[in-house]
This record gives sequence, C-alpha cells and structure tokens, in this order.
Amino acid sequence: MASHRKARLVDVARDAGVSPATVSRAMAQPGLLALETLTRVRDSARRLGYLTDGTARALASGRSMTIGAVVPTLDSTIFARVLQSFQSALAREGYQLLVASHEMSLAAETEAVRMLLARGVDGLMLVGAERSQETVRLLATSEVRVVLTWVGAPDFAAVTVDNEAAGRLVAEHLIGLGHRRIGMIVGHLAFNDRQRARLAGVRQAMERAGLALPDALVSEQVLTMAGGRAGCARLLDLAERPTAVIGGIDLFAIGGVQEAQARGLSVPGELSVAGIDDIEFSASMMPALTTVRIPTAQIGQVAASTLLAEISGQGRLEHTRLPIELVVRRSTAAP
Amino acid sequence: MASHRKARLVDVARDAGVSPATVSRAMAQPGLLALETLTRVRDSARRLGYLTDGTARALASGRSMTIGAVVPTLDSTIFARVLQSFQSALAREGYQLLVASHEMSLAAETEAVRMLLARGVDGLMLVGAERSQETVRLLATSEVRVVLTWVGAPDFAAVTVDNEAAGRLVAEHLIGLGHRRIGMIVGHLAFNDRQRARLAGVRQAMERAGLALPDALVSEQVLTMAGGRAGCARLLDLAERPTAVIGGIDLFAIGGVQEAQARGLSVPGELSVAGIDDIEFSASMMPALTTVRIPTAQIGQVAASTLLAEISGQGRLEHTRLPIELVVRRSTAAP
DNA sequence: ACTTTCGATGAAAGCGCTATCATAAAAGGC
DNA sequence: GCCTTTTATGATAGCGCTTTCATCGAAAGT
Repeated sequence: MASHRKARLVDVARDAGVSPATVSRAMAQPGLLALETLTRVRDSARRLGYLTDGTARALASGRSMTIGAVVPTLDSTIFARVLQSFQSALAREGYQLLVASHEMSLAAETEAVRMLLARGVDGLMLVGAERSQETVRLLATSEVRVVLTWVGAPDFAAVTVDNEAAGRLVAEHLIGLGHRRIGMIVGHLAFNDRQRARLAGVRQAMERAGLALPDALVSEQVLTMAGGRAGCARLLDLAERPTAVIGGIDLFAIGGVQEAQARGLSVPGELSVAGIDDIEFSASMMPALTTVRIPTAQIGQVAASTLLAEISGQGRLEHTRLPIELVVRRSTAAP
Repeated sequence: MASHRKARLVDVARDAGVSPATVSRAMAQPGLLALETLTRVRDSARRLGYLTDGTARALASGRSMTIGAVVPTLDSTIFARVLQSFQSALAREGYQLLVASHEMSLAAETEAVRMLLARGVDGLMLVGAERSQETVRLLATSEVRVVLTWVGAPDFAAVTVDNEAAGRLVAEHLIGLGHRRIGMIVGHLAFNDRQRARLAGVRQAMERAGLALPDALVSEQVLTMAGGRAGCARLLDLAERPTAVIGGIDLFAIGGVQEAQARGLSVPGELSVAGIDDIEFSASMMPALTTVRIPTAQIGQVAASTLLAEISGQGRLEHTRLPIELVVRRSTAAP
C-alpha cells in the first residue's frame, strides 16, 4: 500500500534488490533490461506507489518533457481550440503543456516567455510574429525550440494561415456581389499581426477593384461580440453607410448581424455581413454566416508535431501553411 | 551581452565576487542582502543573461511554483474562461499553470493527474467531485494541495456553484409561466456531475409542482451547439411535444432556439427555451436567452486564491459557494 | 579452447540550485 | 570597553534522478 514518505528511486532499488541505475532504466528505457529484472522492478515500484520525480529527472537529463505556450488569451474560441488540439497532441507524446497568456501586451509576453524559459521548457509555442526585441533576445540566447502559429517569421518553424488571403477572399466575394462600399470591423491593430493582415487583404482586394477603404469605414474594437456590435453600429451611423460589413473575426460579424437586426435591417437584404474564422456558431446562426474557414484545430495539431520534430533534431524550421477556404452562406447577397 | 553557454548561478557568483549562496539569496530573498551586494549581483546577472534554472530550484527547494489543472476540455467557453482567470491569478503570484484535459474519460483524468504529480506540481485544480478510486488514491498519497471547482467534496477545498439550484431556478421560472410539459437537453451524464445536478434540480422543481419529467423528455447530447439542435429536434419530434425546453448548458439552448426557428416555430411564442451558464452570446442573440448566470471567471479566480492559501498553509479546506442568479430575457414566455 | 563482442547491471559523478550551519563584522547594552 | 546580539556572507551538503564508465558473465567467432 501507500508508504508514509514518498517513495524514491533508491527505495524501489532496495526493494527490488537492484541498483538505482537499473530502476532508472526500468522507468525510462525498459528495453535495456532483462525481462525478469524489469518485472521485479515494476512490481516494487507499484507496491511502493513510486512516481518518478519529474523535477529531478529534468535536472539530471536536461529535458523537462514540458512545452510552453503563450497565447493572447485562453478565453477565446479560437485559441482555446488551438490549445486543445495542441495539448492533446503533446500529451500523446508524453509532453505536458505549460500555458501563459499575455492579454495583448508585448511586455507581458516577454515576461511569460522569461518565466517559461526559466521553467526549462523544451519547446515554446507562440502566436504571431510580432514581439519585443527583448523576447527575441531571450529566445535566441536560450536556444529553445520554437514554433510560431498564425503568422510565421524567418528563423522559426511555423504553422500559419494566410490571413491576408482570408481578407482578400471575403472582400472579393463581396465585391463580386456588387458591393462598392464595404466597411470592416477589426481588432486593435497594435500587437495583432493577424488582424493587420486581414485588414491588409481586404484593402488590397478593394484597391484591385478600384475601390477605396477610407479610415472611416474601418472600426477598431475589442475582440468580443459586443465589440462587433459597437463597430457595426459605428459603421451604420455613418452618413454614407456601407452596404456590406466584414468582421475581422467571426465574433465581430455575429455582433454585426445582431446590431443590424436590432435596427430592423435585414441581413443580407439590407446589409451583407461576413466574417473570418468559421467558428461553430457561424454555421448555425440565422442567417448562417458567410466566412473564411480557418482550420484552427489543425493548427494546434500541426504545431505540436512540428515542434516535437524540432526538438528531436529532425525538422528544419519547417513552415506549414494551412489552406483556408471561403464558405459562402446566407449572410451575404447583392446590395 | 549574451554568453555562449547558458550562465549558471556560480558564473554570476564568480563575476560578482560573491558566493553562490549570496546569488541565490539575491534572486529569492533580496531583503537579506546589503544593498551594495545586491546591485552588484544583479548587474552581473543581467550582464551574463542569467535566468534561474527553475528545475534545479524546484528540486532543491521542494516547490515547483507550478500548478496543474485538469479540465474536461480546453475547447469550451466555460472552461476556457475559468482557466483564463485561474491562470492570470496564478501568474500574479509567480505560479505557472500546467494544463491537461481528459475529454470526459475517468481513466484519462487519472493519467493526467499522475503526470502532473510526477511533474511535482504544488497544487492541483480539478473539475467536479466524481473521479476514479485510483485518482483519489494518487491524490491522497501525494498529499498535494487540491481545489475542486463546480462541485465540491468532503476533504477538499472547493469553489462551487449550486448546479442543482440552477436547474431548479430555470424550471421554476418556466413552471411559473404556466408550462406543464418541459423537456431538457443534457450532456452525457456519465462522469459529469455538473450536468447530473442540473438535471436533478429541474426534476426536483417539477416534482414539487406535481409535474413529471419522463425520460422521453430528457435528451442526452454531446456538449456542442449541434448537440443542442439535435436534442431539441428529438423533443420536438415527440407526439406530445414540450412547450418549453431547458438546455443543460447555454450552448444547448442556443442550438435549441435555432432548431425551433428552423422549423418555423417562434421562440418564445410557440416554444420557450432557457439555458444555464450565461455565456457571452446568450445576452445578444435573438431572442436574448433566459438563463442562469454562473460566475465563471470568478470561479477561476477564487479557485486560485483558495489553492494558494492551501499551499501556504493558511486555508483550511475552504469551500466557497458562488452565487448564481436567474436572468430572465426574451426566450421564455407563457405557453 | 581463447579471445572478442555483447548484454545486463553496478558505481558514482554530477545536473544547478537551496538551505543549514558556521563565521565574521557591526551594532547594542550597561 | 567587554560581552551579547544582530546582520551579512560563506562553505557545503544534499534534492532525486540520469548517465557515462566500468565490470562481469555469457554468447559468438575462429
């Protein structure tokens, strides 16, 4: 049964009548031991309720079997989903996930990275390519393996998605429907290269079509549904209101639809609304949201395997760009 | 600038002309040092780019400054929110968060707990009170500090919410409006004491009112909006369809509203729908959802402080029950 | 039969830090 | 001024594991 003091490696060794080294091998490289010894050690371990001390193991071996992730926030469908698939992919390989959030602050990201490095993580998952000099320096000197998500950068492995193309796709769709005056609700652009890229994509598509996207038609909001609603309200209050609104994230588009409907405007009859992300809700709302599908779960999964490849020495700063796709539903129509 | 090999404590000590012990103190208990020594050590540390090795520190001190959390899934508004507030409260006190998910499997929870204990976490946050014998044994022998969330249990500190009362509140509200035939969509009841309690609360309110909740009117579904839709479809296909539907989580209620509307049924005119959770979306959907507000963010925050109190030796298995509240909006009306 | 190789185990030196104990200098106490 | 505290620092023994390196039979090669 359970011993009083926590069992250590030597206790198991004594109990099994072998050396500590043998027990260590039994736990980490069972293949090296004679079958008989192995079972004897395992029996003792079980009887004593022995659990390897990960701390000591990490110190002695130099590998912590722990991966760190720094995301803007955990409280977002998008990042939660990425983390869920990232975490379960890691768990399958015996790695644990240490998470930190920076809530859109460059300095907080630096601090989080510093803490994670101090914890001796074997690898790090970061969001986006924009970061402070200080963070970059920490990363470089620590030589920890890193995988970037959403947006990549030279010298880093990355799993990205073409945010600019995403913006372009929705914009082109709307332009194709005949919209000339299109508004956009985006997240605060500081320290958010994903939103900047999406905005850039929209702008690019419009310019190509000879249209303008004046500042008045771009509303920066906090990344919530309420933000979307507020942003849409601002755009609808304009003297020359847009005939279509693009949400930099689906949440914005959903808030936008609500605002329009609350004002008695029919969507898409009187206002077309589209988003980017394709979160679960978008498919089933009324009207179903036209959006661009971002393979969130896949990002986490591929990020995990990319990072593990880097750690194991295979993997040469691989950069995977995941495909995105315009999903036309019912929230958009000709003006 | 950055040295080639990673700087260790002794390097800083040598550089500053002090003993390793002094450097250790400079990092951990600056108050003990003469100001002059302290600044000298700090300068050396900065110059060498020294970062404390958390692994070694943990081994030597016996505290890892790491907290583990095992949740059903990260990919859920609810748990994501709890984790976000939990994590940021911990970060403020210098603790890091190690997360694991069990995806509704008792065995996976055990495995996750085992891994976290092996990692030497100083504390553990768990969801609900139901777990395997094996998990309980691990917890007991490890003597790690634990805080339970949502549902509590004797011998554990906990931050809970009265799930049964939540179910009762919505049911009473509906009964008060005159509904006699009420259906419920719940999550799979195995290994989900939160859903079981909510169902029990609904049942209790109905019985008190002399009403029945036959099995046919309870639909178990996976915890997604699509599940809610499917559950509602099943209830609406019944020969004697209910006049009101309760979602065991808001997501179910939202899916339910969608299903009803898709069938051309007006909510709340022809069907009342209510949920439990009060997620962001519920307030702004059309019609706005009647639900019970669960203070999710607060759960995480209080769980953090409760756990830290346990760890520091203050805190005697405190049990905090957070208040919930019926929020009547537009999705419910008299039948 | 006699090395040579291999397979299985043991001995022991760290991994980088903290914490205890000892010590030396400075500060009080009367 | 001599003794007792206090304050600041040093010396050093671990924390519990992994990992060479060494060892010792047994299997294999010739």
